[in-house]
Parts: sequence; structure tokens; C-alpha cells
Amino acid sequence: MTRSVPDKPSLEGIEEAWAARWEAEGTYAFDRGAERAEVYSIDTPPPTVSGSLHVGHVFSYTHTDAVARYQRMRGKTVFYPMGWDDNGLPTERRVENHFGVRCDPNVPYDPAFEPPAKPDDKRKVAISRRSFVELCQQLTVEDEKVFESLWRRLGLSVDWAMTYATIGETARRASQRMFLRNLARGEAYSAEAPTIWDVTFQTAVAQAELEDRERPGAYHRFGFARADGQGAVEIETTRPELLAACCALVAHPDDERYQPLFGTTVTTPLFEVEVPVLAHELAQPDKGSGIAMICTFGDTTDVTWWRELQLPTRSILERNGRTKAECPEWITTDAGRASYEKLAGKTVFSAQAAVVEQLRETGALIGEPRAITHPVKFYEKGDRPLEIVTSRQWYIRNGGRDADLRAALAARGADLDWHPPFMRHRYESWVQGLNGDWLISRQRYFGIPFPVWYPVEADGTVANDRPILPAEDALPVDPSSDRPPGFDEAQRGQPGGFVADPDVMDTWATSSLSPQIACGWEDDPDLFARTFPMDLRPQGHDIIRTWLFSTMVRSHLEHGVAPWHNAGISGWILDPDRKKMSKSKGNVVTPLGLLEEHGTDGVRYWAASGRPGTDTAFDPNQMNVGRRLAKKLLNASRFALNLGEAPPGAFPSAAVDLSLLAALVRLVEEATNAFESYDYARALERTESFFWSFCDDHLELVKQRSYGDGGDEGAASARATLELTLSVVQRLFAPFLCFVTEEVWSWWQEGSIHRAAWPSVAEIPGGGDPLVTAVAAPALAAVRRAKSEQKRSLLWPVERLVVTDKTERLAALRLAEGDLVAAGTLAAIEYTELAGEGVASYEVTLGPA
RNA sequence: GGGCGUAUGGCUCAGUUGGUUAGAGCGCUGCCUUCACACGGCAGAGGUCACAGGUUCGAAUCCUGUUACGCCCACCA
Repeated sequence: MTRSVPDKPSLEGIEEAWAARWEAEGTYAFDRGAERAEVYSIDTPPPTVSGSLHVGHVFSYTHTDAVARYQRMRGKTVFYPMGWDDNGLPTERRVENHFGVRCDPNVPYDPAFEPPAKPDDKRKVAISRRSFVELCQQLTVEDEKVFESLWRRLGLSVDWAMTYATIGETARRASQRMFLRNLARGEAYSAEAPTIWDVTFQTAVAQAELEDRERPGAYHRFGFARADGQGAVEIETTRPELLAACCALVAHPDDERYQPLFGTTVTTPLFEVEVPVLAHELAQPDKGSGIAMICTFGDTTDVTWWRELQLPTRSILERNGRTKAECPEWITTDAGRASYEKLAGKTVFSAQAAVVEQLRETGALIGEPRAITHPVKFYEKGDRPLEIVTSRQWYIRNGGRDADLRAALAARGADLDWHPPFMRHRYESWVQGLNGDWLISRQRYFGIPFPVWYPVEADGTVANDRPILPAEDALPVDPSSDRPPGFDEAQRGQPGGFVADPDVMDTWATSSLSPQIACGWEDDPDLFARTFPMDLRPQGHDIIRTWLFSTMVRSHLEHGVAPWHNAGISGWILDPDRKKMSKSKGNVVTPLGLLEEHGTDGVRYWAASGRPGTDTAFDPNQMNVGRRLAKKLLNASRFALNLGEAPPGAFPSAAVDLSLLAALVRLVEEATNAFESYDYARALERTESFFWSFCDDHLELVKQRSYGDGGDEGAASARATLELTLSVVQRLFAPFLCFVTEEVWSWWQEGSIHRAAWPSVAEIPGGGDPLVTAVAAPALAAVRRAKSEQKRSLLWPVERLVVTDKTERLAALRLAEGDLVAAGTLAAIEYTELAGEGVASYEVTLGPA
């Protein structure tokens, strides 16, 4: 092919130009005809489109893209779809704020509904569920366009013909189908049980979505009257507002202080309810007074006690986070009922104040509350402490209540190759710490509904234990608008009719099926066979317990295999002050702004420098370094190609050239090995290091010879070597600097570099001695140093260079003499044997001008 | 309480089976308009490799312990 090297090569605009070409030419299109062994399939994390992409996304998606490009160049057909996570609570919140609306399922659907022109945060308009869902769909479509355009600007080699959305039809069908299969096998079940509950969003949440936050609290000490009238049993609690929900006291069975009380009863202060004193190993003698108040429910330990000691349920908290307005039936005395009146219908905070005030007034409170800070459970997206309420929910068995399943899932984790390997511990400790099944139902609106109806009995009660299910081929269904088989719509909500399950699935219940959704499970068995189990799951370490684990659960239960072979875990981006990059700061630094300022290749260079699994500092400086590297590649390529084309049949023969190629062979081996173990950062670092010394030393050494100063044979060798080296280096950089490498490749090669073969050692002539370059480079540096120190230009003539070195090194240096003389503008080189041990030394005598 | 990771010049990091004077980039200083690149190039200064022991002819690298920071899990009356 004829060369077409621009006079003034530039990085300006290459992103748009090449992204358009790649799209037009289908450079990254997936080849559906490829067999499984030829395919490399990637379970791309679907970003949450209701949020904004930030630097962390750019970071980790670049890692995956580098791996994808490497695999493609290795000859694999890369299956690299993109998903959008658009269902669930985050989208609801975005829609509420964006349009100034809120969903109220009681509002009838209005086909003519238009969102308010000006959203009013304080007075959100109540709209029907259907209108709300429509707004969610409308906004996510817009958001997804923005995301896609950024990903294209970042150069992700995704096949954009293969996108999916977690609220899309494919995802809905897969989610419902998998749920039905889980149900049929007994892996999914519904149960009325104590549930961790967010009072703001008024939905249940799962164990995996909890986090601890340090909050101020206080120990309150007060006494329970003993039945024998012999004084009181003192307890300490941080939750006095739950005193009315107390159903027992508990102490450790070996605690001698309380052994006489086991089996007796005591009476709660204020509410005058008689409760038993019981023994349980979970009670800790050294906590508080050693005896605890069990309430339904203050925390998960209460749930355990309640269940194992078979206590009655005495809930006083409603789902909105307020105490019941009516006095509970278990409070029977007039004084007790009067006490309850003072906290009825209050928030937890106010109820606590009301109880403490009464305890103080009646003299029951012993001492003053002692302020502490303690960890309190929060929903990770919430800002009020979680409560525990009893409700009917759907669960999927995940080993939390089944040791065999837990062991099997732990073993699946060991099936994966983790990159980096230590991330496996996160998975293992999570599996070991599971304390209940996976709660998948949410009392929300924008999500995938459970494909379930229930019969309504003649007396109007709902038969939750006899769900009516659709056939698989009817999926997806929306039970709130579709009717169950064998019923008329008129029977909805009627005795003898049916009702829909009102809940939606949590978004993890869908994203846990990303491999099935992306690979066309059941919908496209041919594609599925070519892509599943997938090769790589790339993701952040913060969602090992959610996304990675839940995906493993679904695949294990349905397919009996791990859903991938490799898990590539990315680190986080840290502020320069080593804290996790905050959202506010992350939003100030927009990804698009970075790409525009530093160039995509510059940003990708910074991202790819972050080693797998390692948290990395946000460092615009590194992006500049990357941009400079891209520019250097541009200029060095232009220079080398303009030295002249090697004549046909030319081959490397000069010692300096063969020496360079020996180093190039090592480089190819190292970069390839690094990529094979998912250490893209190492591959980049090695290539960069080679490239700079190639520019600084080799190019300088062979410049004159390439021009033809030393004869045709020398020039042919130099040019052939430069062409080969350039070709290899450009390809080694291609997974990282995807734009500039494509640009320079296009000057002199056919087709996209991203479809070119990854370099192999077989294409590089051997027989060279690495020592030649290794001794010529420091000699040249010594000459440059002398000129620099004597403040002369690098073209200043050198009268004499005396090299003192060991015999074999001098021999190698002689092989580079011609090139060294030309590069250093030397008049003569003298060689002196180095006697005994020691290091090489150089004596440089500059000539007159 | 259990576990994982990190600790190398002012900053960000390499250092893969232990091997000659510990590397790079940024920043700093000096020089060079040099026919690829001045948003460039060349060169210089700068490190008791967290600390204490140990193994070894030899340790940033292996072992033991300690400290600091970060994270995960569990517990949280």
C-alpha cells in the first residue's frame, strides 16, 4: 500500500473521525457464526442510567475495553454488549425530581397527562402508576443516548447493535421466566416474616444493600418489676421507644445473676405488660446490665430471639415509620393505655422522647441516658435508619439458610479466576456471613412485576398460598393490567376473582441475569450456545456481594455452572487526598470534559495505568503524560515512515537492528503474558518503556544510516527494522491508545489496526544480541551528557570518545560503532579494556566548533 | 473480633521466581531552537525501599513480629 503520511500529524478530531469509521465499517461487530471456542464474551456492567457517568466509570470500562481489544487482536470474536440499568428505585427518584411528580397507584390513568412545565420539588404532582412508568421510560431513553455517545467517545469497542435495558422486554421476560423456574423448583418462595424496611421509600430491602453508619444514641436504664415484688430487673436499651413492643427479657443461660429469674415474669414499666424472662446464648453478659429487652423488632438479634424463643409479635411501628395510632391490644391496663396514648402516631424520634419523658416522670428511669455513638443499619441509598416490620415478601434461596447450598455457592466462587486473586476473599466472607435468603420483592412501581396473581376467596381474603402463574410463553406479563388465564378482567379484585401481586422485583433480581439477558437465554438458544458461560465479568469490588454473588446464585440454580470463567475486579478512583472520589467532585470533573481536555487516548492511558483491583488516584497529570505519549507515537511514526520504505525483500541484518529486535521479542512476550493474566497495566507499562528508549536511542542511532549515509544495505536493514518495530509497537499500543494507533496505522497499512493480529514473536527475526543496544545507549547518553554539561548543542562535534569497559561489552559496542559515530557526531572512538571489576566509563572530548 | 490490601525520592507509581551502583513519569534545576516532535528534546539533583528481628554469600523482594492507612465480613441491648 502506498504511504500517506501527513506533514503535520495531529490528534485533533481523531476521536470523532475514527468512531464514525468504526461504526460505518462494523469494526467491532460480533460474528454470530463463530463457535464458542472462538468467542470471548464479556458480561459488561450495565451502568445505572439515572445517575451520571463519572470518572470511575471511565476508569473501569477502559480496563475492560483494553482486554476486549487484546482478545479481538488475538483472533477471538469478541461478544461485547452494553446494557443499561434503567429499572428500579434510582430511576424513580430521578423521574420524581426531573419532572416534579410522584407515583400514587390510587390515581387513575390519564392518557392526556403532561408533566408539570416547571418541576416543584416541594409539591410533587401525584400521578398514576402507568403515567409514572411512562415517564420513567421516556427519560431513560434520553439518558441512554447520552451514555452511548460518551462511551463511543471513550472508544469502547462495544457492538452497539447489541444493547439491552434492564426494564426492556428481553429483561422482563428473562426475569419473570427465571423467577417462575425458581418458584417451580422451590428456590423462590414468599413468606410473611420480619423484614428490613426503609420507612422513607416504604419498601423492603435486602441484606446486601445494608450499610452501617455511626450515629449518636444513648443507653437508657430502667427497671422491670418482678412478679414476686422483690425489686426490679434493670435493663439498658438504646431504643426505649420500643418498650411497648417488648415481649420478653433475655439473659445468657450461664449468667448466675439472672438464673433465678428464668421462667418467671416481669412487668414492663409504663405499659404494664407481663413478659417472661428467658435464656439464650446470644445474650451477652457484659453488654449493658447483661439482660436485654426483646422487642418486635429493634434489630436483627431481636428477630433471632423472637423466632427461636417463639415469642409473640407485638409490632408498634407502621410501615411509614410511625407508631400505631391505636393502642395495641396487649396493653390492657388503664395506666398502660394512657401511656401509649402519649406516643401514638409519632415518629420513632418523637416516640422515644415521649417514652423517656414518661419514664422520667414516673421515676422509672435510672440515672440519665448515657450518650454513645454506635453503628446503625441503613439502606445504602436511604437516609433514615432501617426498621424491621412484618410483611409478606418474595425470597430466593441463596444459602443463607441452607449450609449445603452455601457450600455449593462458595465452591462456585472458587471456580472463577479472580483478577486480582485476593478479591476472592470478599466473595467468600460474604457467602459465609449470609444470614437469610435473598429478599427480591420491592414495594415500588418502576420495576419488573412478579408474574403472579392470587385467587380472592368468597369471603374476600386473598389466597397468598395459591398463586396463579402465567405460562412461560406468555411472558412478559404485567399482572396489574394482564389477567390470569381463565379469568375475566371484570373479576379483578372481586370475591371469587383474582388480584395481582402488587410488588416489583428488586433491580438486582434482574441484573443478576445479565449473562442470560445478554446471551439470549431461551429467546435465542443459538446465541446462548456461542456465548455462555461467559469469559469475563468485569465489575467493581463494592458490588461483589450484590451483583457478582446474585448472578452466581441464579446461574448455579438454573444452569449448574458459574456464569463466567473470569472475574476482573476494578478498583476505585480516589481523590488526590486518598478518599473515595465523592459524587460532588466526580460530577464537577465530567468525563466528557476530561476527554476533550486531555484527549481520549490520554485519559485511557491514565485509566489503563491503574492496576487491576487497585484503587487509583485521580491524576490529570497522567492524562497529559498519555496525551504526550500519543503525540510521540504520531511523530515517531511519521519520522520513521518518512525515512523511506524498505526495498522489497529487505531484512534486518545490522547488529544494532537485530539487537533492537531481540528486545522487541522480549517485549511481545511480556505484554502477551501480562494480558493473558489480565494485567493490562503491565502490558502498557512495558510497551511504553520500550517505545521511549526506541525513540531516544534506537531512532537516534539509526537515523543517519536510514537516510542511506552508510550504503544501501545498511539503509535497507534499518528501514526494515523500523517498519517491523513500528508495526509491532503500534499494535501493542492499540488496546490502550485506540485512536492514535488507528490513525498512524492508517498511513501505511490496510484495514483497522483493531482487526490486525496481535504481534507474535514468530514475525520477528531472532539472532540479535541485546547487548549491542545495551552498550550503545549509555555510550550515546554519555556523549549527550558531555555536550549538555558543556552547554553545547547536541550537534556539536566530538573529537574523541574513550570507552573503558569489559571485553565482551566492548566487542558489542564495536558492532554499533558506525551508528554511534553518526548519532554522536564523533570523530573517533577508542576502546580501553576494563581491568578486573568495575563499571564502564566514558571520556568525551568535544572538538572545536 | 475475623479477613484482605497497601507502605519505595516532594507527588503518582514500576520493581514476577532474592543477584552487580533501587527505576520511570510528574514536579524542581540546568542546557539545547536539533533537519519527527518547543504543548519538544537532552541532562542533573533528589530515596537508611514504614519499623524491628530472622533466613541467606547476598533481601525493597522470603519468614516472624510491630506500626500506620484503606477496605471487606461479623457483632452492635
